[in-house]
Amino acid sequence: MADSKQFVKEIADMKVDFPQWYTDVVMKTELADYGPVKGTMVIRPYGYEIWENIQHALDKRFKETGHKNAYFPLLIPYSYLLKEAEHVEGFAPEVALVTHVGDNELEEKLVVRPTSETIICEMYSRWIHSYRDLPLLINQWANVVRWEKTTRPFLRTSEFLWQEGHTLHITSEEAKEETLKMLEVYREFMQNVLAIEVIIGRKTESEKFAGAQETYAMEAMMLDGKSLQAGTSHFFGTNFSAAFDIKFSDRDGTLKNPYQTSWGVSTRLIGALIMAHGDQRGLKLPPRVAPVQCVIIPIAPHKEGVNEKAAEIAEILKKAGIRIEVDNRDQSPGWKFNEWEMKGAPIRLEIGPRDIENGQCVLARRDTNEKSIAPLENIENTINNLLNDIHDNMLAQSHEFVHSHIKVCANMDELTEAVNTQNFVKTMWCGSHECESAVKAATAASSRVMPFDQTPVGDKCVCCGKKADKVVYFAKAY
RNA sequence: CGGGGCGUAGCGCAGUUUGGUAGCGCGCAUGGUUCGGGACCAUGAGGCCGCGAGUUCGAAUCUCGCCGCUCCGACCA
Repeated sequence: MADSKQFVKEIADMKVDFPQWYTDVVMKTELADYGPVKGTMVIRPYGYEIWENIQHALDKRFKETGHKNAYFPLLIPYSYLLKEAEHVEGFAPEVALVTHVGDNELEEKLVVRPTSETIICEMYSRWIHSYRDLPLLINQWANVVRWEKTTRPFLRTSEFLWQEGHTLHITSEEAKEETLKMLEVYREFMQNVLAIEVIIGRKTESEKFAGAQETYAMEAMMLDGKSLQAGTSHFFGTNFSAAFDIKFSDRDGTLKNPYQTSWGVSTRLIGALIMAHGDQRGLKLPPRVAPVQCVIIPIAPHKEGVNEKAAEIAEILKKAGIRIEVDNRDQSPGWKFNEWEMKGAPIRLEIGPRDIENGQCVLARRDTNEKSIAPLENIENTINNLLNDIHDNMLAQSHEFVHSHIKVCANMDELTEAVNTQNFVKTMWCGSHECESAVKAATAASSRVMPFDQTPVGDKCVCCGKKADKVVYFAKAY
């Protein structure tokens, strides 16, 4: 069991810095543990349930937009990776290679997939013959391996779980539409499921995905003002379909390469919700993915009827589809309160002898710390409404936090000041790679996205001072 | 791969300066009293002091080498 008392005390006094706080929360709330191989992570049941709930919510949205799931191999011939020049350049440094089987060296090296574009394209080239085969809308839930130099649980691990959608389309327009549609699916999911306000837009040339023509992303603001790229959606044009010789006969009888997209989110989302919602007491889980939405804590359970009443309430809530847990462990109530607050359960329901007498229970919400008394009658509706309230409140808080930490800046002094005081910077940029990397070199803040709303906030580049027409966000990033 | 910090019980640490029986708090186990915001009493289990060499009558402590973790940079979902 996590030593929560010590933990809460530490961070209450603390000047423990944010990364350390983050790691402590992950470990002590039993979301994950380090694996024996450096940079790998074991996702523990409590953390995995969050992932399952994320999967479920996303999968539903993918299906609704016409996508089907499939699975492709973990091992990819190295030669596939070489077919798209930018792609191999981007990924080669961090791919794990399989070179031997037993003592025998393989004739062709294999990579453990860092992403599946290449193998999926290889298969697509065999499947696609006619415009009648298009569009092809497929998603894969899988693990991938990228050998990163430094790692942090959920945010960057050598192996991680994700989904990657890979679609083919007849026209460029349709593919671009798909790219933006899936970005919108992600944005809606972030707000309505994870209760996280995100900033969406297009990546600059230097920040885009290796091999993409256009990359769009959603950036989430963490509590320390740093940005986390929470999901991406790419338009590939025909870069890959040409490289992998995917061709179809169009209506006019000519052979064409289809236009392609890919889009993905990963277990990093769990890191995002920890760092976007947490507080000094620990996790604050958004109700729609929380493994335990309502924890039931019997008070004085040795007294007559308490355990029975707790079980009875549990049954009612379960039937109403609420994820509950009755905490029957032999610990003092205060101990359990604190532990479940650390583990982020949105609602705590206390039921004791006094309540039973009065036909009521005590409800405590994690987001505001408020306690209230509720009648046991119709308790399932009360809880459901409260869960929705909590969600709405968390989203409103996230919205408020993000928008109060965006500073419009006109020059480098302002930008540096804003970035160093934990803000996102919204500013004008001339579009040159030189200015972008100059900002990064001077402040450690990188360009995040160019928002869709390009209403100018000035007319001069924040860096070089020349005429500028691009609105862009800069921020330090994870 | 560079720069800092740290490796002693499951967790958090003291002990290292000045070598001399392995310690503390929490957790864990057993029994009892408790239970509405981190309860209490009693008893108990638990250690290759990161690894390997060396110095010494004697090493957690001194010397040399190695390994691991972690934070900060460069690289990245």
